[in-house]
Amino acid sequence: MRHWLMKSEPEVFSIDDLKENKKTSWEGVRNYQARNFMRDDMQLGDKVLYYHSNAEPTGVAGVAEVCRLAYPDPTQWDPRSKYHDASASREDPRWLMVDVKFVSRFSEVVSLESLKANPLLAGMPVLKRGMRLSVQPVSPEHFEEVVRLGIGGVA
DNA sequence: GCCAACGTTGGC
DNA sequence: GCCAACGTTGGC
Repeated sequence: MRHWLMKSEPEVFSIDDLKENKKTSWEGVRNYQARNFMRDDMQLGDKVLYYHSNAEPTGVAGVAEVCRLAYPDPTQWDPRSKYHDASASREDPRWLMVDVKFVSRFSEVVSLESLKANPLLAGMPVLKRGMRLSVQPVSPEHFEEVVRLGIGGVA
């Protein structure tokens, strides 16, 4: 099993939204590297750190789990969608998405600041300057440490 | 709102 | 195939 980090702006779709809806389709990925991770490497049951970007605070808000393998993202064909891609054809879909389901919500977001301050998390991709990938792999060790921090925050 | 970092596009 | 221009991401 692999581990991942996926970014979402909580104003768009937060960990609370995921908790309420139980699951969601991860639409709107329009980056080839992120798509390829979903297409080639994600497996059912893979655990995901749910990361809030452009947030206060920014950081990991909980855990999700991959519950459907990569399949075509229909928003690529929808002219009204902000994710519309006029060059994507029905026959050869360019963009894919997975479904993820809610696993847990941390009582407090494990902030980016606290991630940076933790020596055990040195080298974690999300901490790299300029790292914009919205789907990124996480080592099992880093994953467990972030979960430990998140669970540790439970009152 | 600013802007650094990065990916993509398109002219050549 | 190079690379400047442009658009987007995302922390601050």
